Amino acid sequence: MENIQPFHSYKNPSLAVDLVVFGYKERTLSVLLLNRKEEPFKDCWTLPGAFLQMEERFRDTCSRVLSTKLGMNDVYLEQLYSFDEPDRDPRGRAIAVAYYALVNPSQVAVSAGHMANDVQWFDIKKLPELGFDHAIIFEQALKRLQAKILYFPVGFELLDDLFTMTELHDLYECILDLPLDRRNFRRKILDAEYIIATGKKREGLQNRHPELYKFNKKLKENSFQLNIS
Amino acid sequence: MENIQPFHSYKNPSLAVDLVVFGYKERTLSVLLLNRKEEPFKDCWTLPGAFLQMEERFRDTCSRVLSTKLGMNDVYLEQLYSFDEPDRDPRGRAIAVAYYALVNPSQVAVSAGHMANDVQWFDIKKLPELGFDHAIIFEQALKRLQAKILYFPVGFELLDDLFTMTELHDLYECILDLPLDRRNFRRKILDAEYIIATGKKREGLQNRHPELYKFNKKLKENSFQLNIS
DNA sequence: TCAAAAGTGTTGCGATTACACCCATGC
DNA sequence: GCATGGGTGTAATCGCAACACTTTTGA
Repeated sequence: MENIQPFHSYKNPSLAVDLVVFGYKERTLSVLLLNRKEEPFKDCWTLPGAFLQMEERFRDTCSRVLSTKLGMNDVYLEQLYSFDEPDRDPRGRAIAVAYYALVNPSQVAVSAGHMANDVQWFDIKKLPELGFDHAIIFEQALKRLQAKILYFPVGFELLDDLFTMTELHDLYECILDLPLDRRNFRRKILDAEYIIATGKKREGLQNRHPELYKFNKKLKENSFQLNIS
Repeated sequence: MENIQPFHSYKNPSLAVDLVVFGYKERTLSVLLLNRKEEPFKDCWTLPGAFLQMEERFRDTCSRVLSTKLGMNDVYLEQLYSFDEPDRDPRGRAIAVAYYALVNPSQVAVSAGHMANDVQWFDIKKLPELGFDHAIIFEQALKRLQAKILYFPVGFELLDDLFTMTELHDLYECILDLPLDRRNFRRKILDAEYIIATGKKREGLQNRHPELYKFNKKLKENSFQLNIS
């Protein structure tokens, strides 16, 4: 290409990525929050995030936050929406591109001890007040996850590689905040071929050993609709 | 608030808005494209867009493009996605926040004569090659529109205030690129109370005068699913 | 009276829901 | 043998798809 002039030094808004990190453990859907040590919103809980560096893609920024600050790698990420209220950050004009992430808390280093009292999982039903416009971002992320799980197998990112049907069922009930018929759920999930029985059983329980399933990674493009019952 | 320091002068990527403007006329869904007069992609067709100005919100930038460049006001706008490939613009790092717009071409000043040969409606089935990553953006916009129209009454933005059932039916067939049963379509649209019969008839036709409908602006929150037949 | 498009109901099928009993295991 | 959760099938209902004839109008 010829005659291409680089951009003039326009003044551009700051560009940040904010992350809604969902985790699921013990029948509870949680979000990871950071307690800020600096103004603005000092001592408030907020979503983790970072400014975009030149040459960095959104996903890279997300990964940087997740691995550097939170010790997580290989995380499911999806872009949510971009937020542009002029006063959303009191320090100046800042655009936020929000992503949500699904992680398995039991495979992740973030514990109550690590990174002190800065970072913590919160049950999504017991969230503290959030700084910036992060409450809005969180609400959108939750709605997106609830919608997505009905037509795309995304919940597996929150579970161990092997899981029982009951664990998957509980996860769906928890995300959708609705009771789902156990038998109908099983049939739909199996019909859609989202998961594969491994033949292995979970052992050491006081009762019948349930089958262990794994996610079917090469699933067909059958447009699946998990209607709630 | 106290002790709040403004942002340092971080170097930030350029931030632009790109617009997929859909119009519907004569049973054809079209997109508005601009023929660039400057490098890069000189003489190529591209989506309209503009750089975000400080203090401007995405929607403001969209409205600025639509009214200034295209003479359109009061347009339906929805944010689509944000694009961040580092080399999507050869002039330098540029983030694009894509929106799509729905307009009624017959109520809009953009004609073949106006703005010369710069700007033109293209049948979405006969698109030229597009500059930048605009083909990808367009594809996403079309998919979003196709999905949205099934659960939200968004098509009315493309029609006149008063329209016949057949016109609405044709619009849906055209957007979805599928034949829809006429009677089932009528029933579903009416059951969902998306539209209201006005009692008026379209006259001057060679055959039976069809009822004119208008969009029901205060529609219930009934979760509607227009299954295709 | 003819052509062209608008208006209108019903039936059959497939999908979904609702629902209860037996099974395996550890204690 | 008992308590606990896992596994399984069917009948009834609902929603959707398929489908054809009559009506209105202008020419």
